[in-house]
Amino acid sequence: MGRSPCCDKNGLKKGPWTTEEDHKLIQYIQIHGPGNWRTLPKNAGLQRCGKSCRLRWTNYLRPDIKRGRFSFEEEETIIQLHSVLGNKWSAIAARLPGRTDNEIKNYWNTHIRKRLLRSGIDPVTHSPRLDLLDLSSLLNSTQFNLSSLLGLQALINPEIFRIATTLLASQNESPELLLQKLQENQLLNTQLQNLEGSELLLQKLQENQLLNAPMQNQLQNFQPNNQFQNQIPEIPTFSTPSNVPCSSSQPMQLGHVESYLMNDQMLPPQNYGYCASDTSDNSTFQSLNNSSNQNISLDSVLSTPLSSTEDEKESYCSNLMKFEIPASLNFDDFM
DNA sequence: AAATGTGGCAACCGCCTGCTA
DNA sequence: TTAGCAGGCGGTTGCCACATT
Repeated sequence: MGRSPCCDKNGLKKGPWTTEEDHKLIQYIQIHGPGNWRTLPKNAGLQRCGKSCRLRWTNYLRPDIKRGRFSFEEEETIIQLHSVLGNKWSAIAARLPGRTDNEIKNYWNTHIRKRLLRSGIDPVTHSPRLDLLDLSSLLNSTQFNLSSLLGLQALINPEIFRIATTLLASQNESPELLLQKLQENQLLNTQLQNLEGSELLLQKLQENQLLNAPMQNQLQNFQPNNQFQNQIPEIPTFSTPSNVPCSSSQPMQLGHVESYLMNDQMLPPQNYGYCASDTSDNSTFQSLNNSSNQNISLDSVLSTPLSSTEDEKESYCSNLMKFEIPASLNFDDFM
């Protein structure tokens, strides 16, 4: 029955590899190829488990392995892929030539993850950590016009706002996951049908391919009230690859991401959704002061150009939450 | 200079999937 | 058909080097 055991665990060496062992492994594989890891150690004269040999070869000795620091582009790609694939390190490594899954995993855990946490980004969901938002200080801010907020409260349908928030937070997730979140929030099954202005929202969801066919049928059965149609905030679309000018605001839809992955293409370095450059001149929220641009485009929030210098890289995303709502903001125009 | 803390990374562990006898 | 193994994968550990006190 079955195969014979791959190796006798007794008497096999563990721990760090010596240069002599490395030399034996390299020499054997150069002549015979990796082949059968079970028989390799014995044939190569190594007192190691085949598993250990495979790990040593794939993670360290393989000639095509790229050594040294990760470039900013590589880092961007890792974050981008992680937002889509999660902890599928091998899948991420497959799209980063010369990097191993172990190397990427280590780099994520020791660098990227910590930086995202410092920046108030949840490294699992890739969304801002709302628990870190100090709402009381925001409300007490002298620059925050409370009367405008009170006026806003009368205009915003809270359910629409909740959906927009969910969509924004889930912009990098798969449609299935997003659908699950929406359903968990009971946004679609029980409440959306009675939602004021939800016709436009439905349209936006469809445009972004966020609904599957059964959901679309379900949603098309209700009679929306158009009273608040013009008050729905812009539903975010997906940020564009960096080779597309940000100003064009071409939506990067989930289907595009899937297409990239399905075609086994490497995702292009992309303007990472929740990043704001250190130079706040281009900040979307700052741009609210510009009378010619009073309509907030969430697209532009998501496509703020990335910093590229080493110093800027270190403070990556650090200004994410440091926006101010100008007193002069006209919420009527905003909405 | 020694002790302690921290970060980085190679390697191991254990689980899962698919294959084979 | 099924038990059992190899290979693959993600999570975790432990060692080493460097920084800080």
